[in-house]
Amino acid sequence: MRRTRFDDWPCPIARTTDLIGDWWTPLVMREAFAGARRFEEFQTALDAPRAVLTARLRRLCEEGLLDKVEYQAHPPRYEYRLTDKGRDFWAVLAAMWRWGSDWLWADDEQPPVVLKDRTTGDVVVPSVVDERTGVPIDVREVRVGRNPAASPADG
Amino acid sequence: MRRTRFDDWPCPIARTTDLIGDWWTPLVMREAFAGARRFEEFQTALDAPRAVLTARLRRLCEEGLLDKVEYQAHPPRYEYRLTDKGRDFWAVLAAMWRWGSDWLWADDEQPPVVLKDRTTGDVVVPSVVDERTGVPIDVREVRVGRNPAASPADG
DNA sequence: GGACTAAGTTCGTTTGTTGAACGGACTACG
DNA sequence: CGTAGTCCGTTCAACAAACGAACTTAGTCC
Repeated sequence: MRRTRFDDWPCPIARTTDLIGDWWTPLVMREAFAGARRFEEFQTALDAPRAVLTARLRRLCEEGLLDKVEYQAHPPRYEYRLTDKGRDFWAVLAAMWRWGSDWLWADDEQPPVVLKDRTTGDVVVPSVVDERTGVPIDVREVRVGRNPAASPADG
Repeated sequence: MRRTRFDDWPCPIARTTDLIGDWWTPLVMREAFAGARRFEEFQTALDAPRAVLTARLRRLCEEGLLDKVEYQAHPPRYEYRLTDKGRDFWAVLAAMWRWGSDWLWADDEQPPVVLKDRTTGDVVVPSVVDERTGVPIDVREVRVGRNPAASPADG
């Protein structure tokens, strides 16, 4: 049986899940943000099976989050660079970072790592807010509604 | 071979990936936020294989994102309710919502759904910012650093 | 009694993941 | 020149997970 595909569902969460609801994929992106470019960098950092890593990198290229660029011709060698689409994906990882830091360590422990501003050194704490008001989003105050700008066929 | 576990890695993204880097799991949470409580509600909304849904709900209960509550005794029937931990997870889904809406539709299309404030009806657009400054986080201005508050064993 | 409901479990098949080994095309060293 | 090492994968067999469909259990309704 083939896995159910979500990439054509009319829901942004479903489509995103189709892409990253997968072992390794978010971690591959994490490494890309951490500066990884080459196959071996990803592989040694994650210790992921090479076949799986090959498949994940290919998928991320196909979807346009990474770009496979030849950096030498003989022998042909490629590196994987973040695209704008991939770079924007940082927001999702940052939200995961925040939630994981808040909830996935025991009460008497703390995550060994934090995010810091590269220049000032200040600790950065990701927070998900409403862009217009700047206020954190309360789930109970939000509902899913029709997008008036969408074409009728989609609704 | 068993799947690699990430739940003891010293990285918030890795641990979060272990939980939701999975088919169906983010969608189960989406349905929970949309108001689903009972097994059949999740099942008909998602059309997921029942055995898979059983496993996902059990995992989410074990991890403390959902709470399984008996709502009648004869016959025994249960419903799944969001915990505080689960409710807080909304931030991650909101970030996925935003990124998916921005990047996973063709140029000439738009997602059929948007988030709206339940009382005012205003469109809500999730954005990931630095909690302290309120400014969107620029990946290139951020690095991973040691958490000075963590116990030495973790670092 | 028979149909129906909710919440799963069981089943055989298909697909994906894993670690280890292998490959090809080059470079560096002695 | 021969050997070792690097980089980026592919191939393999074993195993785990996902799939849809059918079945189970414990009750209610007519």
